[in-house]
Amino acid sequence: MPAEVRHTKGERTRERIRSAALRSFRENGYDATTIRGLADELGMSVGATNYHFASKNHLIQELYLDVQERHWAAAQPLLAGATELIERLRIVFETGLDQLEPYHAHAGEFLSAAVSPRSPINPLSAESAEAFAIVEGLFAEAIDGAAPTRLTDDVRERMPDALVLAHLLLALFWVYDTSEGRQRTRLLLDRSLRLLSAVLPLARLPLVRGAVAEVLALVGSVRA
Amino acid sequence: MPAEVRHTKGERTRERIRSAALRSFRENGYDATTIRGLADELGMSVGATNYHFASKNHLIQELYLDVQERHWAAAQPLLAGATELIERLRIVFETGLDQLEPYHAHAGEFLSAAVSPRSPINPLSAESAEAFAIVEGLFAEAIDGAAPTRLTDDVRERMPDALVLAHLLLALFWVYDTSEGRQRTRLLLDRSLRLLSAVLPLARLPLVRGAVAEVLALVGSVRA
DNA sequence: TTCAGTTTCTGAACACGTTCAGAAAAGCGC
DNA sequence: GCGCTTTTCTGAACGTGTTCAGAAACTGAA
Repeated sequence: MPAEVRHTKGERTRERIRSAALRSFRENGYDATTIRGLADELGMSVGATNYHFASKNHLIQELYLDVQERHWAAAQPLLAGATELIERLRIVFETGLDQLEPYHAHAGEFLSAAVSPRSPINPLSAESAEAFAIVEGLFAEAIDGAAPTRLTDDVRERMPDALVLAHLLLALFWVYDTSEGRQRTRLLLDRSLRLLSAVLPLARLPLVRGAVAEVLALVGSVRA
Repeated sequence: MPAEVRHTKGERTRERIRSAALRSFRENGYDATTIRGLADELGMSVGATNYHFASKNHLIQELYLDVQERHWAAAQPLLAGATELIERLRIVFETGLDQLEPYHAHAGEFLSAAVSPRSPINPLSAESAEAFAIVEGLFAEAIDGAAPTRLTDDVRERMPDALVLAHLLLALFWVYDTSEGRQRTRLLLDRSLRLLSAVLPLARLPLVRGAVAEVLALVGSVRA
């Protein structure tokens, strides 16, 4: 029995289902990945998969977590070599898009499955908190490790949360992006960062600052 | 035979299905509205509904259009009494949210059905162009009818498209809003408008203006 | 080894949206 | 009215995710 095999039989079966599902999601998308197909391939009954994963949606949550972990791993080394805030944000956004790319052909199917507030795999749900925290940590790190900026504290501390949501919105745009190689999403990211860098200093203006902080706080409250 | 009845038998049946579906969507939501249930209620076979509406999703498109038409009707009289740009925008946004309110209990189900780029009822699809145009027209009217503002033309002409998308995002926030009576969404709208009015004059600054126009154009391109 | 308790798995059953060959009804020129 | 075409409808069949009573396999203490 190989060393990496888990303790109980259940854990081993769970892992077999998980990896077969992840592979099939990548190759065939969400709709064409069927519980019966997975069960056949693994030589087990349909009920067995439902014993280990309460629903098909729960299986995507594994995929979701996998993507966030790859995102973290891809961003880390690049962050080490950048000091300017906007550049650091760019790294986090771009490595995030990179991880999504293999799934673009079936992105709509995944989005549809993920988007319902009652779905366990909606990115804002309590059950996705772990995956959300990974990306939030990345953005927090991008901000904290940047050369001193003129951000006021009330804006600064609310940014990571808002940036994760911005990243989700960018992903939403990406899902609908029909341009070759999703260039349009990349372009939107670039231009938005340019706009942000032009506008960020203005966030210190008396009339603007309070309004920005308030909107950021409200936007972040969507996870409650 | 009453005068309002349509010409052909098909048109009459189609209308019967449509109105039964809209009522059931409102009362029971998307998931609990079943084709078989509608067919039973109307005393016809399951195949008959599929003859008139290619899929269950096509039935929601009727709901979607209905909501936009109510939105238009609710906004028109109020717009007549407001001159300032931000106030006019507020009217359009708020009357839009008003129309959604009856569906909040089942909003996640509808969102999930509507969100896939391949779904005929995704709000950006060609098949939803009619409904999209209604709201876009409202925003265009809100801008055109406002007291003279200091907007540059390149920004001004791209705003209606971008505002419809902003409205869709506000609706997205609304779907996830768990606060009593969706106060948080209303608050976010109010604060965002406040921020917009503080920031809009800045869109004339040389460094900012070009960036804003570019981002607006890119965001609008999502419908392509 | 035995055996009770727990974990894991089976497979039939259910309701769902969708499809489609063919039946029924409607429409229409004569 | 008749006959023919087009429109409208039927209902069984298919594949789907999910459920669940009960069978099987495993685990650990006696």
